[in-house]
Amino acid sequence: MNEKDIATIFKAFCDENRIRILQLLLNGEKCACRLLEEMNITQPTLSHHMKILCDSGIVVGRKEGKWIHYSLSEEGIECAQRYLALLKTCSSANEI
Amino acid sequence: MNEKDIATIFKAFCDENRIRILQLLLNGEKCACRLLEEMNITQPTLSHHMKILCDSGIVVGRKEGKWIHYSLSEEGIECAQRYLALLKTCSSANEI
DNA sequence: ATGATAAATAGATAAATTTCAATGTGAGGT
DNA sequence: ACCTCACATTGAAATTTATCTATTTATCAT
Repeated sequence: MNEKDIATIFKAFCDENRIRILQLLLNGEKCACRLLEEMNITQPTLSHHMKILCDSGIVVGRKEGKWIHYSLSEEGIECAQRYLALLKTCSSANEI
Repeated sequence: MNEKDIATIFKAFCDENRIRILQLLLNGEKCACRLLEEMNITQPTLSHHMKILCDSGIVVGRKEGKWIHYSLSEEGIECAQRYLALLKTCSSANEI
């Protein structure tokens, strides 16, 4: 994984509105229209953020008829966790 | 911790150049001038990125005479890890 | 005191991101 | 076929971020 890929993953977490969206997904799958109700943004803006969240791998969408149900991706989160774990082992190794 | 604080932490990881800097710090403490040698950016640009990295808590600087020695902060990384751990427990709980 | 070096700050510009209004697409329902 | 609803895409404006040059601050050595 190169620098760009890592940055893409973590773009999920570096915007207030996206953190808010993740917060809303903590309680489980939600469709875009439900998310929209609880956020103070327009539908295209939500769509933009959902794209970034899905591109990062942290969120996945499941299409069902007209709706798309979004949820947190365990796999995507684990990928981010692996990077932090690498950083941490090195940081602690260096402190000795 | 509110949405803004979380976003501030993860800003450390959402830029290619900053990931590059973190990569360079994997091998231990380095002063800014050493980092500058290994990156293709100007000194003020590096200074800008170091500020963001320190504000996020992921990196700490230790002043010694004219130099500032930067290193990964175990505490800062753990803070980011705690957030990902929260996301993960929820994502796995929802998959059942 | 002077000069040199490390890093921060100021100010300007370029590039990327966020946001919205308008429009397009696709899936159901009548 | 037509309409409606859920969402994506387009294109433009506003905001933020990244980057540079020039300058300032701070520290050390002579």
